[in-house]
Amino acid sequence: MSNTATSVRHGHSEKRTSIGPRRSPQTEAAILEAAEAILNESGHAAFTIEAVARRAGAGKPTIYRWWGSKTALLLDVYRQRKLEVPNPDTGSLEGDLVAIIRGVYRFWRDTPAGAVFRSVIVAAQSEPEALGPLTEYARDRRENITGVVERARVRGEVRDDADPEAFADLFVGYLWGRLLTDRIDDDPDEIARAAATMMGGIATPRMAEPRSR
Amino acid sequence: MSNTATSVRHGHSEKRTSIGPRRSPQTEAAILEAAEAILNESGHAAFTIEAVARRAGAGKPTIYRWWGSKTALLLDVYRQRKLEVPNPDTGSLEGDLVAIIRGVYRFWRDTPAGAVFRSVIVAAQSEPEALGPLTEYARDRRENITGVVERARVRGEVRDDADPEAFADLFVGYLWGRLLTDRIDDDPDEIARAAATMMGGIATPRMAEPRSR
DNA sequence: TGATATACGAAACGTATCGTTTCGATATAA
DNA sequence: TTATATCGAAACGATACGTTTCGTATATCA
Repeated sequence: MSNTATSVRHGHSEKRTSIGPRRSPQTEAAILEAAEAILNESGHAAFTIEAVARRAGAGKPTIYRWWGSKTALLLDVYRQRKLEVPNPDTGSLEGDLVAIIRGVYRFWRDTPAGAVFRSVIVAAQSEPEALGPLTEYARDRRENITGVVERARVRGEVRDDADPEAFADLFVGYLWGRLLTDRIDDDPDEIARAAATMMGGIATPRMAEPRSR
Repeated sequence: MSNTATSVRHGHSEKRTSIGPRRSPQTEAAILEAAEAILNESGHAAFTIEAVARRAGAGKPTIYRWWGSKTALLLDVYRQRKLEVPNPDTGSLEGDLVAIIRGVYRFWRDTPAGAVFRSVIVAAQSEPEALGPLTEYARDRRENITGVVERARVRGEVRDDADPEAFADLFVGYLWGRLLTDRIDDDPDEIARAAATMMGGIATPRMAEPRSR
């Protein structure tokens, strides 16, 4: 009734030790797993090297040997997660945007990715070492969005004078703001309104420049 | 040539002590000033109670007596700064947006406000105590923007089916993303493109619903 | 088979900050 | 004059930092 949680080590219960003069994949996996779990369950403030070592059943020197710093470990955890972003093709740009927003929210909610990413943003505000990877990731995300926009452009959905880069910057900033203020519920109505606003803006259409077609 | 910086206490050089059985305004000001200066000069990681006490020439118990926690002190510093946001009326909505963006960037760059606000965002990711004030502030900023939009609506600049709330959420998220990725230079061209994208979106205008007028 | 090299986890180190407590000095208010 | 509440200084135990030392384990190579 109360002896299970404390006696069983999280995840793996085998005691590890050296497997010879080379890096142990089990130890590496256990450390990454423990780091991610701590970030996910207890947040950035609880993410200490001591806590990771305790939970992983590892020694602190082992962590410092392979990662060098807490930020390096965080960034490594982050790299394992950041690729699983959705990129559907619904046939319409607005549909794609809605699907992306909902997919990202779900990804952030249902996996440790949200907690990990928030920690990376936090780290980047203090550690220059983390700002580079963060801006690099932001650029990747924007390029992903500009790709979706270009795909829609050939379908005639995008205005000729549209600026996909500015649009992508707007889009990604919006998602981050939602994450950082803890507003990533799946509210289809709100998401639809956000996507519609991104698509059409708010200005009264000017019937000026006539377009080809 | 090298004796000025170390001998003179930052800002005020008078030694303070008790002024009787009531709170000392000088001590309060010195602590707030020291906290803001540390955030501005050395960032969130260097913002420790010990460092603030040292720089302010104050005792740690004095800080804990009046603020209770590091987060409380941070939020108090933040409250002193957050009101100085610009809200111009340029006559056009797009002009207002450009002016607001440039004004906020300048405010974040040229005062400690940017560093302080980044710290609040960071704190909100760990301390539930800070998430409330942050979301409250975000709501205030959005209401400010919806006000600007409503002002433009009566001038006929805004579509009838526009969603000012969604627009404001988009706008504020964009600014935060720029701050957190350290991209708040005054680049008039980029800012103009961002504002134009917010105004008109990117979609090909649909000539559907005929509008009044 | 045996020596070498390297990884592993455990333990302890000195340093720094945490939040708290104790203390003597100060100055207003009763 | 006396009571009261503030002030800064100093020290406390606790925690995490990054590092070092140590004994154990196991491939690789002579």
